[in-house]
Amino acid sequence: MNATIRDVSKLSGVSTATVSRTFFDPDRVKKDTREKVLEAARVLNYSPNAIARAMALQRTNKIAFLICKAHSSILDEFYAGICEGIMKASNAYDYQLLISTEEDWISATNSAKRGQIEGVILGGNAKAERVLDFQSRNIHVVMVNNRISGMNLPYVLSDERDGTRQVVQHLVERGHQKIAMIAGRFSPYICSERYNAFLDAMKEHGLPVDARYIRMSDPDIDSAVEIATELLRQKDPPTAIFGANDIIAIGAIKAALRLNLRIPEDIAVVGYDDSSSCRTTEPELTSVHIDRMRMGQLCVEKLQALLRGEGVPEQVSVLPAWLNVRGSS
Amino acid sequence: MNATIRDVSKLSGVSTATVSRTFFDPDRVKKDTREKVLEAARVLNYSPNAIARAMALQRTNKIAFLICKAHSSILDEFYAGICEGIMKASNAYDYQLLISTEEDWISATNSAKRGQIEGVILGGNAKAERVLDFQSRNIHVVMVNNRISGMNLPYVLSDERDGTRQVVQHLVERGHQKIAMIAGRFSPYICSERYNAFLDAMKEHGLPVDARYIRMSDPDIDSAVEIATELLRQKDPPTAIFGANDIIAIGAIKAALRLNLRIPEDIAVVGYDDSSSCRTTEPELTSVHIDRMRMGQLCVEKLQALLRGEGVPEQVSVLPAWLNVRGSS
DNA sequence: CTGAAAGCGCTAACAG
DNA sequence: CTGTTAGCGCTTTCAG
Repeated sequence: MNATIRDVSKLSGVSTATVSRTFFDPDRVKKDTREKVLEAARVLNYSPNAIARAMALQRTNKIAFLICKAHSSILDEFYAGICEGIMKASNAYDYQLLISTEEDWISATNSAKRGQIEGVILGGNAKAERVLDFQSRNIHVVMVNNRISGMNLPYVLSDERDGTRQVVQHLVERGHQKIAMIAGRFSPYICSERYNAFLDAMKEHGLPVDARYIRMSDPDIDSAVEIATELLRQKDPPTAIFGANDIIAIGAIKAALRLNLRIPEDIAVVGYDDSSSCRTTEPELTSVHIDRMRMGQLCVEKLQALLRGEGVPEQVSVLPAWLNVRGSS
Repeated sequence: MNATIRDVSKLSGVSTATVSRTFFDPDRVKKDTREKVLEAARVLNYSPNAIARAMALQRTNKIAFLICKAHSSILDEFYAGICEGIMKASNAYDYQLLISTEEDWISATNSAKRGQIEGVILGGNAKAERVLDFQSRNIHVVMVNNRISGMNLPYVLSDERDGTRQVVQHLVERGHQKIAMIAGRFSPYICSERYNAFLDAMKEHGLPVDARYIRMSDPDIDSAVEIATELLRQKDPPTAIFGANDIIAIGAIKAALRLNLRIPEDIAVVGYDDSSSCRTTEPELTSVHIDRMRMGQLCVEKLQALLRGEGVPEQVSVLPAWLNVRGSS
């Protein structure tokens, strides 16, 4: 088996306390002793057992990222981006990261999992019940890319309203008046933010919102193509389409191309999320960029503040979004 | 603080041993007693502390997925897929999953991390040194989507050779003779497999491999567009392009469209990985599908077999790949 | 079927 | 600066 602190203590002729200090409070041990200990550790291929340490310290240096999404690909590009940010930041704090779907978390002997997590980052559509469950066990919670009312916890969000405003602004500047929106059936919080912001922005520009130009689509290409085709085939069609996310916008591009429309001359298309697919279409897709990596990092920073009991400076952090203009508009 | 086994023991009037059994070996305690204990646990909002359990049992029920990739997006669609498979399977085994990049793993107080992981799945270009390091600490290793010589460990791979063979076969059936390949500068193992398989398949079909038709590209769109443009602009250009991955193939599609070539009439394009972007282009991209989810699951299954000391039935598992034919070819 | 007690590997007073 | 020692919360013989 692996060497323990006792083995090292014996081999180096010092107490276990000194060995412990050598590893986690080196300044408190004399240089000579320290070197003796390290040498012994090397010989024995020893490294401190984190479990035992967690046990003694009553803290685990461990946080979790829980993605609350029912179906389809869990780690899609969006959450993978957030996840990377979380990974980077938690490593910087020397925290380990556990990743799970909400589903799995609950179904697996969830009791076994508790008590070893200091904090949780909830992504997707977490329910209030889940939050309370964690909080009742002294586990701190931060929520990302979602917001639920009446909860006392920090949020990390992207500025959906401003992003959407930029889209409309951009299209208006390009001379568009007949702007359609294909709203999405995915995360309720996100969808309603984008939809409402769209309505507001249109109003601000004094543009009418024609009911014929507002549609809903599932967030998959086939559904989006179908909806966009209907939109474009009606008489007096829109001159621009804003898709609630990139998938939907790409569906619109495909629909337009299949109808032999020119993009952006006949129809402009704009998406949201600025996923890698924006660069795959011809023309490439204009889209609102979300700084997913930064969102992830910020989640960890907030969680750390919470863990240190510093309180949280601001409950709701809204990161700026910006439009990346490409050939489609 | 959270309730401990002692609190429950006191409240229910039984020993801690019985409480312990109630949770992890319920059959060994009488029904009445069990119910008493569970009731007390509910009242106290108790659940067993996994850390303490790990400490006592000398096992942690924890594995790690280490992605050994230096730059760019770590959790790209490919590894995210594998990751999902790993997540699902580890939850099924009631194992927790730690995810990290190799870089972070090493730089973070890596000592603190050891001893709490029973096994590791290595993705990307792990070096032999890393493997030996783990094995010397009694940590089992499984490698996915990569292979290094002379190591005694299980591999989970996709059948690169057969996938490539299917590509060539398909193109030949469509009447192509002048088939170009844009090889990639990414994972050495994957790239060389695909490249060599391409050469072999061409030979099998009695087709010459024209040096003018073989190129290398970085795995990004811009680079691929540039290379593909050169390829297509030469006199007597190829009639089909096989991209070593989807990114590269999509670059080829874009290059062709910009040169006003018709796809697939003037030039056919095929990719590899069958990523979601295959559905975003017009026409959509034919590509070799890799069952990433299954690869991930299989990794966990192998690791579990190793952990149970069952030995590993087969060291190298090669999962079948298949061609998804779409409009680009 | 249940209880008492030793111990998993480490840390943190407290003494020296 | 270093050693002694009492736990951290749980499991597991071994007795009863």
